[in-house]
Amino acid sequence: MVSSTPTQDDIIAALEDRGCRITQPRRELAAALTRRRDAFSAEDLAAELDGVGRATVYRSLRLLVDAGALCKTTMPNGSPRYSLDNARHHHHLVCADCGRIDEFRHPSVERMLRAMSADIEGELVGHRLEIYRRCGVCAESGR
Amino acid sequence: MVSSTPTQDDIIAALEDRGCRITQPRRELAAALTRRRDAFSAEDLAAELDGVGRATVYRSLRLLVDAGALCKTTMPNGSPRYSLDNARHHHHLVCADCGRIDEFRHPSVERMLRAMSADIEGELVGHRLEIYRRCGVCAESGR
DNA sequence: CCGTTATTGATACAAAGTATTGACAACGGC
DNA sequence: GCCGTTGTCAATACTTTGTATCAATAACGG
Repeated sequence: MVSSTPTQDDIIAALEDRGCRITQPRRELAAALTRRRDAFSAEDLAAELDGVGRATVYRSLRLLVDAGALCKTTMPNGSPRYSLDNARHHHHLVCADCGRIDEFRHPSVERMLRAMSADIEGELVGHRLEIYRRCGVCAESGR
Repeated sequence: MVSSTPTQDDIIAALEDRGCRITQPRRELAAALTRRRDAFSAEDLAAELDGVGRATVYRSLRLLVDAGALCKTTMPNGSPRYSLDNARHHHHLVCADCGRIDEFRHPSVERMLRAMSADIEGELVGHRLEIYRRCGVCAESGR
């Protein structure tokens, strides 16, 4: 299991695996995604992909989130951001200042879920966890 | 510190504490809130408050969330719900079927945050955690 | 190469808010 | 108790983040 940044081919493969057709717009989108090293909004991406319709961008983002190739994260103010998915199961460290998103895995998260499931009535079906911080860069740069 | 369901006066007091004026619309809104035992959408509440403008409902909800009298929670599909805030710090158990929201406190959550803060670069400034489950009622009712 | 059918782009619509603005009504001072 | 200041209101327009519709197109499978 490789856990480094996915290439354009990885993204295309994720779509193929789900039985999707590999169309020109999807190829362009995949290329644009691999060029992005940061988290981005859907509108940003749509603006960058001139020939591709807005609806197609949103549809493809949803596909890729479902396929596990992308993550959708929520900023402190509630607005959504997308980022490439590098690893298996993880959560997100979101910088409250610059919006930078890092993935992280910490055993304490799974431990917490296990501990809770023992004390919670009913069956756990999922969770949502974002950790907001000030990243190292923002902390250094004063502000 | 009382941790039971807030009364209309508690809600009004939360606004006074923030230096807000106690207006007729806000009184009506506070009354409507205490009548609600479940989680609700802003539009629902606005529809119920006939004489009160939609913008006023949204403004007041934001005020009350900031004041800590209300919680804003995210359903699995991403749509927001508001509910009265009963206790100090807590997280939310959201039923993925019926949308019922319960508050819960579990020491493992704070333990997790402490454990993580030791391993995370930068300063933690907040977090967001929702636990999705099937509540007892929904589990029993088959479906 | 051809037909089927998923996909596209355009457009309209929806949900959840925020910004603007002139009118109004709380509250604080007297 | 009245008055002026100014926070708040209702209405409306606009914004953001999508989803629904639909006729036209282009992938893929045979």
